[in-house]
Amino acid sequence: MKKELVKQYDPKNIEDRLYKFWCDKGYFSPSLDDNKPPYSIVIPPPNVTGQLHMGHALDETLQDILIRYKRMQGYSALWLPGTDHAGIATQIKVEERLRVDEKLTRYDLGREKFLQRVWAWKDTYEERITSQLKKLGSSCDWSRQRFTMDEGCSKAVREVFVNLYNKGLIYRGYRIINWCPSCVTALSDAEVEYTEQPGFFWHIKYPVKGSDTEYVEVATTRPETMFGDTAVAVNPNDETTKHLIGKTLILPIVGREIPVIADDYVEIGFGTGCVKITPAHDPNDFLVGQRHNLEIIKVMNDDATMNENAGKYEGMDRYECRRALVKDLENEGYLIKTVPHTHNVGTCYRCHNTVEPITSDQWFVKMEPLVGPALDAVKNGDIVFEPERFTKIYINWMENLHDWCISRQLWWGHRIPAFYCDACGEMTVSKEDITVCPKCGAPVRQEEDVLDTWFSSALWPFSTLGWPENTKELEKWYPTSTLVTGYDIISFWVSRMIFSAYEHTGKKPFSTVFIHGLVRDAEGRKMSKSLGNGIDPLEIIDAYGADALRFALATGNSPGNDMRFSNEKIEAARNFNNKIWNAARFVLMNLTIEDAALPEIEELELEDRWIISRFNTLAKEMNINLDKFELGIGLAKIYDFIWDVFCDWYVELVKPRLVEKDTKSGIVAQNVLVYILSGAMKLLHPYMPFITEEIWSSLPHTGESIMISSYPAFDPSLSFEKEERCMEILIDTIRSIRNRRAEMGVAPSRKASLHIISDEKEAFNEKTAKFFTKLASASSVSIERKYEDESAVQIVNPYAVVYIPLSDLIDTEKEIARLEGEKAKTIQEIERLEKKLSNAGFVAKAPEAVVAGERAKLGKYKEALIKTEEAIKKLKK
RNA sequence: GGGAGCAUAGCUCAGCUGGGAGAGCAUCUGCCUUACAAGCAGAGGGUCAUAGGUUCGAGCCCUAUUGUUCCCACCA
Repeated sequence: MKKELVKQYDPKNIEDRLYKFWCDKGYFSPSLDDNKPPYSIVIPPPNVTGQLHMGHALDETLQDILIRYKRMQGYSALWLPGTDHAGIATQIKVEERLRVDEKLTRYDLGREKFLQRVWAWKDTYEERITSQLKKLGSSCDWSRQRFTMDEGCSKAVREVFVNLYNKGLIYRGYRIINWCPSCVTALSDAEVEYTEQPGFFWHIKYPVKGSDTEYVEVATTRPETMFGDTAVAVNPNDETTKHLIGKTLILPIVGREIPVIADDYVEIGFGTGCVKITPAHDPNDFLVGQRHNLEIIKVMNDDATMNENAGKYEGMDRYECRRALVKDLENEGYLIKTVPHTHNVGTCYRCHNTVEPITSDQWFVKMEPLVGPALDAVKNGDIVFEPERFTKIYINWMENLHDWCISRQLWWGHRIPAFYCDACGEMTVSKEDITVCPKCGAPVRQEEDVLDTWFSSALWPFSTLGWPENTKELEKWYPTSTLVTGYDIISFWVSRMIFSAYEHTGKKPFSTVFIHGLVRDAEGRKMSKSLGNGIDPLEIIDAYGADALRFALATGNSPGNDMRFSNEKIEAARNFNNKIWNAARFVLMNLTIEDAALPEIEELELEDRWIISRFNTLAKEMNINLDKFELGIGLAKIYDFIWDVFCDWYVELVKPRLVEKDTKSGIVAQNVLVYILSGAMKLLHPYMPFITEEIWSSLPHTGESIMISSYPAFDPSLSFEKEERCMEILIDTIRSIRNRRAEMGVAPSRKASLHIISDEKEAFNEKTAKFFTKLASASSVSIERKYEDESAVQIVNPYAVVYIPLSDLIDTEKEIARLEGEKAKTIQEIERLEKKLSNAGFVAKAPEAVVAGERAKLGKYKEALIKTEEAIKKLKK
């Protein structure tokens, strides 16, 4: 960017070039050997299932803001990027592609060939995702990019698995688990989403053996599971059903005999008081079955078709069977009634099909011994959630954990390192692959199942830094500083990282969990494929630039809350880009100096000191808000400063000084313009890296890049309270003049002389008079002791009375009425303040500063009142 | 059933530890003022969901109510 700049900012020519420049310079890769304090973030690894969506864009933007801020503050800031293999999700995608393109299933290809396809898929999408991250401006250290199934992560997974197994914290067992018949795999509890669905209670007769009339009425929402019933339970203390205990029932259709048992699980007074017990297909029934040693009869296959235990229904899909069975029950007189009922149905979080609770041999992590340190860490503040309210969600989840089912019947993932010997029956769990049984020497076969994706993600903060090796990276950047993620994966991921980290590294994985919300569409709906309301971040970047996208995502975003993404926001972002761009154009057009520096304090004029002081305060506020993760507030502050303070006022105020650029005053103004603009660019850089770099580097500067410049901080020597006050008075006065002129419909082109009467000599003097010429349409300005012209427009504020002779426009009657109105308002204010100040409680208990502030306000209003009254008197004369 | 969030201008939302409500967009009125019409200067518009309470003082703290969103929970 040189001095011939286009009027409108065009990010296209700039962003890719700058990103490459930063990369080439190695700014993203912190050194292991410097003495800077560490700051680190590991990216929540996007799934290699597809491309980035708005949610990612938000997550990455927030991380990049933090990492760029810390980098500029002088930290050794590491942002470690990577991707997740996303077992189920990716496998589904590849299988789908296979089915559509080649009409093949994964079984047709076989494990090895299928996995080759998945790896190819992974390469494609990993590449796509990283290029999208780069488009966004993410300052990730690409030299340290990782993948959950790369060599190092795989090694960490094995290490963890074997260690846990050896400690007895991983076991294999026949339990009831959630089974997705569509993905054909077990799921953990966390992977089941419950949705309310309309359904029915079918009330069914189970005849009592040996009686023609006696029967038990059970109600079920899933009648097809009755083939697996091995008992009916009643509460032992329920008088109405007590007589049934010990009797034998005949299962309708099937004809099998089952006992009536007594168990507290049955709630007295709910439903019929009799519960069919299907240990193989219901988690509660499974427990009841264990207590009573009931037989477990599975009635479904892995794909949710009925198996041989379903008799004539064998081979039917579960719902087909349900329909047929209900009909048969009805025909044979077993169906008592059908009651509509909405209930919570568990669905697979990946494919959204209804999951079936099924008993099965699976691998589990024993949770109880692991949660202790993970809970303590959050309770005692070692790990802080931001915002704080999410600690509750975390604690609640951690305190109610069941054992974690970690085996998946998939091919894509970390294959469980357990080896079976068919010869001697030995099972060996090993960090290294083995081919023969260590016990008998016979060949072994490895477990077919792979691990839950989240098992490897749980290790991400340390596996990516080299664990289990004791690497320099771990030493320097672990524990990591901040984890930035959405509230939707606290239980999936955040909690598991925490207990895993304590168990395996003895340390916390991160100090702060910065939680953000979801990005919704303009109507507040979740963005989703089925709704088709997803907005592609790349399209936005293409049309408006990455800075605009980042601005739109960061603005108005408060921690933990959802946000809406709309056209208005992105346009506002674009406009802001343009505003900055034009401010820079203006500064550059007026630049005659080669280098710029902050001038000596004595050389600074009123408005210079004012803007410097304002900037200084802003720097303080930016630091405070970024430290508090209040990124939205920080952005609003820098936005207001650039637009309202710098552009609308300071630039306008110094324009006259730029006419004569080579005067001392002109030179000082240039220096201040550059100082403030490039300082503002620094403050803004974490949010909008590209445009700020482009402008900063076009202005006189020292250093190679704004990225590695230092973030402005508060400097007590640059606070100018007196000048701030003077400028506030001037701005106030200019505003009231403009206001009056607008009210009266005076065209801006019509200049008029201005006569100012004021005791505020610091604010109103020959030097500041020029501001009124420029900003208040004054043809001439005179600061006077008094001014006599009854026909002049009078503008009164607490600091001054301004007369504008516009006799042809003034209607004395109206003017008096207006002033009377103002007077009334002023009196109202005075009364309010006097009442407040005469309140003994207020004066005694309110902080001194507040009381003083109110007193000062009262004084001002009194001044204004006197001036208004005088003005009215004059007019009436 | 348990828990949490939200309710502020026409719309989308800020308002950080209590000291008389702000922004963007939209609306209206003027402006090509030598950086920017994607702009400039003005204006209108709010019983801060409702009812109580604490306090000298409440949008902010407490209680209840209403509406709304979400999370968790094995009630057949």
